[in-house]
Amino acid sequence: MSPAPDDATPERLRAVPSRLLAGAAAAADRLVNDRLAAEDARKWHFAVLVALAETGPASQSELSRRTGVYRSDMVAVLNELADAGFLVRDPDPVDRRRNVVSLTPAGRARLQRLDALVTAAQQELLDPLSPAERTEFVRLLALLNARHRPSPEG
Amino acid sequence: MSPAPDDATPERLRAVPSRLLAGAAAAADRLVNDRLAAEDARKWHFAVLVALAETGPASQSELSRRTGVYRSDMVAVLNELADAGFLVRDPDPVDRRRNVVSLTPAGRARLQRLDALVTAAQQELLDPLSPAERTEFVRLLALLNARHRPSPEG
DNA sequence: CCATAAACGTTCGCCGCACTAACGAATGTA
DNA sequence: TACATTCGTTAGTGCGGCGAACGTTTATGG
Repeated sequence: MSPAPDDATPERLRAVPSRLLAGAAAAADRLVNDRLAAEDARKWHFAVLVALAETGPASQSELSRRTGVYRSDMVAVLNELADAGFLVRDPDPVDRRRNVVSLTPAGRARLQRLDALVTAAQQELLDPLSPAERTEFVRLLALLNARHRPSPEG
Repeated sequence: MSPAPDDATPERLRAVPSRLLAGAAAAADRLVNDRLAAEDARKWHFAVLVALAETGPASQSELSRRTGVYRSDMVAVLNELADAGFLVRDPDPVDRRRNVVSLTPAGRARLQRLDALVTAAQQELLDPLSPAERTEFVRLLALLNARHRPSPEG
């Protein structure tokens, strides 16, 4: 719910938390995507690269769980990253249903670049807030996520 | 960036504000839409009804500005609301390019029902936060929106 | 007065994201 | 051996955000 909440927006709409949330999320997405577009990347690419760097080679479904990308959408993301030489898919010898996805050196380098872009976007996003406010804001967001996200146990 | 940030998600991803924002926004949207679905409504319907109730009859492009719905998408929303008898479109005699969109009594009644649903969804959304935290959270969100939304003057 | 620009409602279409369904291949379990 | 489950993959749905273009109507300005 997002495009143009300028001054014309009625109070009763402007005060709705879910609308504010949607607006802020849309703005954040824009900041991130615009920056990543300069490197022909999207946020999924970044998420996958981080997940691989953080926890080492993994199967596609594992990456799906770690990043939140649906496994059906993961295919295309991995195709793109593999085509660009940032990772490789090898059949898993111990379970031949699986692919083992591993970062290449080029992939690590790219992660560093994307990380800088994403970090910059976060800073721009939180720029209007004081350091204390940023911390608090992130804390509250984490609380909402913890409560409202579907988790293994519920 | 959202579906399944369970415990498997790497720290480096979980700490990214734009991701937390996207997750919270997705959850909020779900809460709102699920409730509205019980009345066969969607958030746009609610937004348009509020805008009409708040500022009186308006043209479609004005509604577009007030609610944030693109004018190309507004057409379908108004069709649905008009088909259900919640508003009427009349040609504007003073400017024959425009339609004057007005609430019907049924529209006002519907707004009241939807408003209750939306309000309940907001409460469920903010439930994990203390009253003080809710206020602060909304304040910070408003700050971000004010800064990062495209406005007439920029 | 006439040309040109702008706004309005509308249709069509693109893209990204969340999500479901199904299928063959491989694996685990009864 | 039969059955269910997992994995990678393809295809498709629905919604929201967004741009292009078109006919109609109104405003602008030589």
